[in-house]
Amino acid sequence: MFKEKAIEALKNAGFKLTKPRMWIVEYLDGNKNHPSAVEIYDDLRKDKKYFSFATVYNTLDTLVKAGAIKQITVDPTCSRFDPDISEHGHFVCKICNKVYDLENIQIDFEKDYIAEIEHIDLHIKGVCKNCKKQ
Amino acid sequence: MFKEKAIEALKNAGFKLTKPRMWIVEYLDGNKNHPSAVEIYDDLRKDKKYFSFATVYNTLDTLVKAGAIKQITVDPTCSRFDPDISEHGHFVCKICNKVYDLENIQIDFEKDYIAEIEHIDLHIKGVCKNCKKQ
DNA sequence: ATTAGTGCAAACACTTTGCACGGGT
DNA sequence: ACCCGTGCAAAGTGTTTGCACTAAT
Repeated sequence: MFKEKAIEALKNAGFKLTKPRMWIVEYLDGNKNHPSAVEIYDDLRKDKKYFSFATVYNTLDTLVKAGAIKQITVDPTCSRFDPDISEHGHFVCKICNKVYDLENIQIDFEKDYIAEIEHIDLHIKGVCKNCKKQ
Repeated sequence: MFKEKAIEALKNAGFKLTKPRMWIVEYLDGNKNHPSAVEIYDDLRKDKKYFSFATVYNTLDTLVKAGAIKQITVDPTCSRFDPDISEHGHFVCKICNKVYDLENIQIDFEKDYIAEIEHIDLHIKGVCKNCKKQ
């Protein structure tokens, strides 16, 4: 389960388990929407969880540093966050802007300049089958 | 040559060949730095080419629409642009922030949700050999 | 008790917009 | 001559910062 692993990761990295952090961790648990900081803030505020914008950004940064989540750059307008830290790709539909996960990717590339790999992300942009129908 | 192809693409799409557009096309010709709009603006201004920010953004948008360049999202802080429209990946060094091209990539993935592919970009983040040395 | 984390509001950086003017076709 | 493209300045977003206060350990 994501929540337990995220809490472990925070503890191991010496971070405290504060309320806003727990709310955000719970929000991200099982979330497949690749939410942005603003979406996380809005949704949790609707849910009567009160905290500031600075806290969302700080917490997301903390979770990335603790290795609990990944920051993805599919969207040119804002950073999005993914609780699924397994190596996988993303497909963005340019009509509906939904971000789909791409599992089971096979990638081969030259490592000429590369000394260390921190994270791999495959970005594909196009039209999803849902939008194509219309 | 990129410049000739870009001019063709602009003409074909019915866009005019204005001075700022030509400066930006020339600036991008052979450029491997994946520059941002701000970098393009600053560099060309240093080179005594006068035009506004709005024009950089408009022109880059126009060039993307004309299919002459690609917008890449490797950098979470800003959009970067690539005159190389061939299918290739990008490696970003988290120390020096340089963006390297990755040629000869082989990718295989499931197309379950995908009806149309517009563009594929492989993003790898890590440490480059140059920075690792130090 | 200690120190990391939070809230707030202002500042920032990148990007977009609206409208009058100027230059390519 | 027409109308797209440009310049300007202002506004819009997403994100970061500094400092006083609060709460987790």
